[in-house]
Amino acid sequence: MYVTLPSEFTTEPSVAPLDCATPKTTQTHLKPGTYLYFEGDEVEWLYQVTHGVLRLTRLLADGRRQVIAFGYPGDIVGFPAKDLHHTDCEALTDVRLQPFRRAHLESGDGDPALHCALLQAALREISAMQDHFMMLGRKSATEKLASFLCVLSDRVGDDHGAFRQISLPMSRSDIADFLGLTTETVSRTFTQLRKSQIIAIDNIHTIIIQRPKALLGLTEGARD
Amino acid sequence: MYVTLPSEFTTEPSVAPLDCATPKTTQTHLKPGTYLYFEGDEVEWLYQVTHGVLRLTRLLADGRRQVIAFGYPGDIVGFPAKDLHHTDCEALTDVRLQPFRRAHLESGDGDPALHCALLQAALREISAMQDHFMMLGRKSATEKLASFLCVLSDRVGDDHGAFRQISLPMSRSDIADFLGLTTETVSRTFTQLRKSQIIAIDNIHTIIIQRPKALLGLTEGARD
DNA sequence: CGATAGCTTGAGAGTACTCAAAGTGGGTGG
DNA sequence: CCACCCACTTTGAGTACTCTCAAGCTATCG
Repeated sequence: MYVTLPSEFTTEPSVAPLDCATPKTTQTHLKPGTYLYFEGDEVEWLYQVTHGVLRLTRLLADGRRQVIAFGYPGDIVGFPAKDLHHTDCEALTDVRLQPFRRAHLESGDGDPALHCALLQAALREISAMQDHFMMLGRKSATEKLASFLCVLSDRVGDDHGAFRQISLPMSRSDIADFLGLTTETVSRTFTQLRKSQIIAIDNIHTIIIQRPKALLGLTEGARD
Repeated sequence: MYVTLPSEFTTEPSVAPLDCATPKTTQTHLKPGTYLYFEGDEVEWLYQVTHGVLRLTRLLADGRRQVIAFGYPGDIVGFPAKDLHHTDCEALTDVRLQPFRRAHLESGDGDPALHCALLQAALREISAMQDHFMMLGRKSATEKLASFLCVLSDRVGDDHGAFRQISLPMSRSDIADFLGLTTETVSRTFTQLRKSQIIAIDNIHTIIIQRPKALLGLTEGARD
């Protein structure tokens, strides 16, 4: 998931489990902190997240890190390029996955519906990544964090009385590396949103959106 | 093309024309400044660039712009998401294109080889975009411009005596919007590279790489 | 040859970064 | 069960990089 867009996508089409005539492989379970694959591994399976959250990262030689995406239920992870994985993939929570043989992506012979669904997921991925470019290249720290929270709220937020509540299983530095910021800046920006009473921080991993409209306004530069 | 990587990709696999058993549609021509499609248009065709350079852009409500990619010979442009184009696409030079019906991407019924080639192109695209994330999120202005020039040199540079020469059909502000910088910063960074004798600026649209090693070093932070 | 769009350079400002220190919370072991 | 420890987060102060605004420069086109 490229947590980038404001709203419009309230009902994410990707959340539905993929149609699959193929005899089901059993679901895979992952404990927090375990890796599903590493950059450079050969791709044999793709996975649809059914429960929990994954983190996809890439590293630069000097240790700088970019979080490429978070994998939420409905997302497909593990698309190959030249047969290889191009990110590391770690579970942030307990995760359940539905594996699909890579062959189903690359040929429709066995299961045309599944082939098509995986292809569509890849195309959605491209489009979502394009949004994320805009975020990384052109948005301020406040706009980035507001966009991030808005998308999470739409996709995985829960109603909490009049407000909406989001669980953030990732660390501040994961968020920073996703948004192209430092942890300090992420932390300061959270504080600033809290002080403007746009959000409340229930605990480090749970935030409540008190003024969704204001938050949405901040995603594209309102000066609130 | 997501002009991001240092070297390693000297022989780009994507440059070859796609295999295609399908009766060839005639090539399309585009004059500089004309648009191939706009954001929101319905996708009917994909295109492989055979000559020239395209520019893919997205806009934010307030006018901020992100150049998503430049399309160089060998690149496939026009991947749909929800049936629609998600960027504007403009020709920067005279461009020749080989169109492919979108149906060939989404089903292998007519021409399995073409279907497969288009799919592989989409997967390459995902991987290339991931590199670009690293660039936008984690690199300095100098690193960004050095990376940009290195990839162009590898993919479309010409030998020019002992040096390598690159043609830059895009404007400084196109480069800025691609790298997440301002035109002024791009211009200053060019000047700085010129003053360190790493590049020479033959004319605004033609630069010569005098010290490729030094330039490559700058792509990941060498302090030259 | 003048107009204009694009590029470069300069000065100053602002945002996000770096380095540093204090605060918080969860987990482990005594 | 409590205390300590460690990792993570927050806050602070100062810096640096990139941006903004402005002016000059350069090429291209009519």
